[in-house]
Amino acid sequence: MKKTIYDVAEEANVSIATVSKVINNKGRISESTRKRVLEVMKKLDYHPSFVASALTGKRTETLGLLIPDISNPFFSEISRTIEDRAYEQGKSVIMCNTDNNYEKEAMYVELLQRKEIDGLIITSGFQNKQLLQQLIQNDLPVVMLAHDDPSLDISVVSVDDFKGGFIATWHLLSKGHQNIAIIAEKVRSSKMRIYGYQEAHDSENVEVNESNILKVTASITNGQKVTKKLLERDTPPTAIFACNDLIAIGVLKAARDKGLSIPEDLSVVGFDNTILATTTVPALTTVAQPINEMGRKIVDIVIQKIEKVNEVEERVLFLPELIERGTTADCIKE
Amino acid sequence: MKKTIYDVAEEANVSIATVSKVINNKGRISESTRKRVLEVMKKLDYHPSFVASALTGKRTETLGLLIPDISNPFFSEISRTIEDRAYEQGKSVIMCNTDNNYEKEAMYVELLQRKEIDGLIITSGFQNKQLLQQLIQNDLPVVMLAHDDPSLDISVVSVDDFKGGFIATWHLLSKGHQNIAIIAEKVRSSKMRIYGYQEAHDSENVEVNESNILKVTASITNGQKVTKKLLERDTPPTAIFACNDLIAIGVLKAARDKGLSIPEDLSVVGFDNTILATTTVPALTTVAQPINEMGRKIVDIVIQKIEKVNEVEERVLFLPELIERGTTADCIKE
DNA sequence: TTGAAAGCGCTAACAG
DNA sequence: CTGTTAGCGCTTTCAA
Repeated sequence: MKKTIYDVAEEANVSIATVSKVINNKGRISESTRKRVLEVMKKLDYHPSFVASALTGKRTETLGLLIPDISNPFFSEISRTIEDRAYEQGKSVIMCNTDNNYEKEAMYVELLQRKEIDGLIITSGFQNKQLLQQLIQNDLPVVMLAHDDPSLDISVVSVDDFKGGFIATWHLLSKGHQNIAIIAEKVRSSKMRIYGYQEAHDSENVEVNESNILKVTASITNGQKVTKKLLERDTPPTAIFACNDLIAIGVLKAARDKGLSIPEDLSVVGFDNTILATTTVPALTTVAQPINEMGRKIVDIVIQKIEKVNEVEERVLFLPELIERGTTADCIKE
Repeated sequence: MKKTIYDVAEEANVSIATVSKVINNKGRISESTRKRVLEVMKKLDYHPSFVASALTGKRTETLGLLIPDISNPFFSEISRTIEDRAYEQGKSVIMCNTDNNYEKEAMYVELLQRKEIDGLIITSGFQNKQLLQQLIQNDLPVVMLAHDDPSLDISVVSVDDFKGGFIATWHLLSKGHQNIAIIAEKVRSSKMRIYGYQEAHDSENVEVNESNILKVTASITNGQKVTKKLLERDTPPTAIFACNDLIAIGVLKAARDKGLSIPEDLSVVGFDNTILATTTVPALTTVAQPINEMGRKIVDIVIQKIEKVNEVEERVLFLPELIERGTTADCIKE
């Protein structure tokens, strides 16, 4: 049988209240009985149940993590840093893959609440805004990662997408490209990257061709498909800014299918700097998000909210950084 | 305040026992009161607490998942299918990254037990065997994925590593390669792949050169390093079988550094068929594990053990499949 | 410094 | 068909 606090109390000749106090380092206990209790705990291989203690009003010490898809390298990389930080802080994390699906989001949120998680981290493209409002009313600490929606009154950490879009585009412009396509995702963060793309054009006095702005659901295949079409145009772009590495790889594939050589015939910039950016040939020039810092930060923020040490909503934007590798070169058109 | 079963009982003018029964579809309840209770539950937005019900001896409906590193594509892909299946079966999964670290494994295992998980899935290279024995004695359902250790008396699902090693090597041999290096991981599954590698040589009557068998910790960098050395030999191998895609990519990089062209100068086979195998140029010939089936199966097995419908330990081996892409070609040496 | 006792939200006999 | 009641393992007053 699993040992309980009663077993320990009995064996140590104290009350369960005393045992509880030594477990939690609370109240005043004489050094001798504390030692004795500790010994008995070890001897009996006793481990206090979180379930029982949670029922008495304490925390469950577990966090919910809602992500679209852990098999996407960006999310798996960020999940790793989140779990690491949570572990450091003594919390476990329950992983939930939502596929950005409305119903799944709702199901998970209910499940997690029934599990009485201490806090919830939501990553990227969460669909069900109404649900979000409800959560906040229910007083569950909720924070968002990589999903900077100004209409929401929630703490968020994200990369500065506007700036990211700007530096990626500006990098291309500075290499002489004038006909630059952008393939964005259908999520909010991409919107900001598009604004950045436009801003870069403005700052260099280059006209933006609206037909150069495409939106797809992020995947290699979709990147490949759109690019195929782009390259069939009469005046195809000489550079493409893909709003994430997955799409960028699709771009690379389409270019290769067409027999173009990279970067000579087409420059490509990705976004996220996932492991994928390092495995292509040539390696992908991309915009890096400081994944580790972001993951740690978001965990620290939920925990602060859980512990109510900081109840004001904050919005922290990390600086993106251009990692220049092999897929961008000077424009040789004309 | 969060609603409890008492609130529902009161509002519906029944006892909490009745409410409990409708929640769990147990006992005999008249259709009319069942309906009324259900309505009140909805009206009050009541959701039964898992922590309270777990305390009464029911399950927590959560599984622990111990993996080395979720940011490794193989593990993130398999985690995805595990979580999906668990979700279908009404269970959540707590993700734990151990880095195959002895102490971390121990910490997580204790944590998970205190959280009273229903079952535990352990993936790949678990170090702490003693701990494992203890878990089993504690009567916690434990199963293993991709870690087929005959000395352990635990259910396991895995790919047939021996066969995987065999088909990869045989593929190379059949293309005329005689000097084939294998870069394996320092884990048990790789051992079986090495045996398969040897068996393939035997079956083709090709002598195995022991110095062609290398072992590293899996990473792109390590793959690259070992390959560099390999290629500096007087008679470098004409083909390399890397025991996972990460290492294979390292091989590709080293070859490129050396100015070799793939597959003309060097054939490469990977293992796992992760997303990484599809992003290289040329795409990687690799051995596929049926990740989806494996993930589903392992979840089904733990659940069977949890529900005690099947207490005998099973060992299911899935068939690997060679996916021929662009990194292997006929040997042109001599 | 220690312990008795109430209670967290729910389940499971057992009675009625 | 429905309700009473005794826990589950732990925390937390409050007394002693």
